[in-house]
Amino acid sequence: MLTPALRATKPRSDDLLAWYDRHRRDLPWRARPGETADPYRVWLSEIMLQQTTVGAVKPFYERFLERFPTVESLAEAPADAVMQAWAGLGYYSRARNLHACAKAVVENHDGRFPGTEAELLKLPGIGAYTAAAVAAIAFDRKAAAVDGNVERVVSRLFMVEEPLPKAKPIIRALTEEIVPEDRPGDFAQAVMDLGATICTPKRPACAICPWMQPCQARAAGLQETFPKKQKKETGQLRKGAAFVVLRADDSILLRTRPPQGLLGGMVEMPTSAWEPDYEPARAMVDAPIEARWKRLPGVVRHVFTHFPLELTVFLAKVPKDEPAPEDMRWTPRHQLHEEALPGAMKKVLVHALGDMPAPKAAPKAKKANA
DNA sequence: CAAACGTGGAT
DNA sequence: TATCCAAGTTT
Repeated sequence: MLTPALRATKPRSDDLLAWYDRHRRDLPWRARPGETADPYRVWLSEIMLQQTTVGAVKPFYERFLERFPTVESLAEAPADAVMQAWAGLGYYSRARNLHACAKAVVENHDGRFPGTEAELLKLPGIGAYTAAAVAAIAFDRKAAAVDGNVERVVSRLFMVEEPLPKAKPIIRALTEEIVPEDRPGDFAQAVMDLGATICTPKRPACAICPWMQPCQARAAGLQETFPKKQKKETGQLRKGAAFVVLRADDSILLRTRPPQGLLGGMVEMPTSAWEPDYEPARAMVDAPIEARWKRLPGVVRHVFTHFPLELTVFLAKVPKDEPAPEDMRWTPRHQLHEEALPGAMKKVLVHALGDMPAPKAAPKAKKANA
């Protein structure tokens, strides 16, 4: 007969759900016990939470919901209003897909989100994880919502040796085996809460984990070595010039980026191309208008997911009758906070003008966890 | 299937 | 300062 320490036991959902009932996080988009979840709010939160921390999402979620309280109001809104509400959150294709999804729900589903994974999966911006999460959380359907938390928890429970992302199908299959018939929605949220507060990437709190007993990695003392990952290399530095034009009537020259690609649909000051071998000394040929350009000392640094960026800022002042070049426009300085300016461009404005982002997002609800 | 796609907090 | 990481999706 095997000794208890060596016998791998299947993780019991009851143990996790009992822990969840006592320690569940109280989050703005989460229904209280007994309340019915609102699919619109669940969906909105899930999109915002993609690759984004709880602390970063909270203020955006509150403001967004205030501005677009229903899927109908979101569907009817102009695209630039949606992009503006998303500005600063990152991954802006999410905002474009969010808007398209709201329209699809209103036009093709009578304003009600479908409740099955298969139907949800057809909507823009909803992939395998989000389809399962919305089906489980908003409709209490049995679905395996596998996010980064679940990958970590499950890879430790079963000591999955295959590194991510190749391990995804393995982890998905293992997760499907432990999703219970009863309370699948709470189970999905419970595993994520466990990953966020107990089964953390570094120094997991195994001693107080409801699944310590069945955890194979813990039994081997190797919990921090899972999940295995193949590491990705950081991109090459790109450089460019950004042009801040201050007109005498106190307005700034802006343009909207094309809808696809990096910062798609977002607003920016005119810039040169961003290239590894860009020479700021020759930036004048890229300037949007003729003027007495002043090169500002220092650079603006910004890090995107796949490359770091270094922008040299040029500043010019022009008379108040200066026309905007093709595809550009003037925005009064005091209205800049209403523009869909990404973080990199806000840095440029601060560098050039000393300040700018008037209503700075909101306080940072510290603590991604607990 | 690998790469593109933002941002800020934690260590 | 450097690196990692956070409720992924699309192409």
